[in-house]
Amino acid sequence: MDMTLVQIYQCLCDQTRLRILNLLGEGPLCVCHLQEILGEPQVKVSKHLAYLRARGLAVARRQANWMVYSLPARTSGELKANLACLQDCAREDPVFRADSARLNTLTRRLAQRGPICCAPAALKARRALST
Amino acid sequence: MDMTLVQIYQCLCDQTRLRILNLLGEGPLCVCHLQEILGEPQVKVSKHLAYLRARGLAVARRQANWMVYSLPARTSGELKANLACLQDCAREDPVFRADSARLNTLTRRLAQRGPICCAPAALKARRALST
DNA sequence: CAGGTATATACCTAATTCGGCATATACAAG
DNA sequence: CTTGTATATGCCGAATTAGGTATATACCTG
Repeated sequence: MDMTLVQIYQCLCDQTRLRILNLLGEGPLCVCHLQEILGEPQVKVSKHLAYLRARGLAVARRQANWMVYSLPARTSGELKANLACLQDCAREDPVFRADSARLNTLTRRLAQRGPICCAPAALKARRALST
Repeated sequence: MDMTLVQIYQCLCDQTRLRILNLLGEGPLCVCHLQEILGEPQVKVSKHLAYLRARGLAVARRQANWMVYSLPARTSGELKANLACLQDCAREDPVFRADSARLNTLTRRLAQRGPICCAPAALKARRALST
């Protein structure tokens, strides 16, 4: 619960982690969606999520087969300030903006047939559509 | 001049660099004073300064024997935001507060006999006093 | 020029980090 | 219990990093 400033910055000094945090700032996401939006291999995404989770920058809950990650509900002042700063800066950066745009598309697409993240019903629907 | 967000955070993810940036946030400082305040060996301080300088987070000017480091006059919005955030957070942290306190002491001590950083006159004065 | 002081750099090493491959675990469906 | 899907982890190698020692450079003074 008590992170030093350096530890916060150590979490922020990797591009993939920044992109993940930017996306989680807009709401909870499961790993497969992060993977899809980031265009990065599963193992890479999963490891960075584990890194963030181990340091309290992300929390995970299981939902059936899927792991849904989100930012922790309550965070220290330092962390909150830095995440806010990140969100601000990300708004100006093409990479982060593109990620957010992809997230929006995905969210809208999923809204047509269920909850944002992978309920069993959504799975069947997706399977039916993709074949 | 164009730093990505990650590059900024990479500069911030080392404790010594954070302490240096916190001190430079209060004004220019020469290496020997940084060394004294931080209580770190010369080579360590010097290397981190070189690191920051190479990435545009610090600028150096020579003043006789001494190198005076400071934050760059104009910086990108992202950098400015993050440095401001750092200053805010540092105000709550005992390590950074102690550094700032030592800086204050040093500044007051130097104010009695010249400019903050090591003018030739100050050198002679110091030499005279320390023997 | 010589000697001294302040700072930077070359070089080495230990430690850490990141990414990938392969494999393990957790759950759901049949 | 088997199969398939989603996610996590163990292990490895390449790259980077941080710190130290020794040395170089830059400047001042005499």
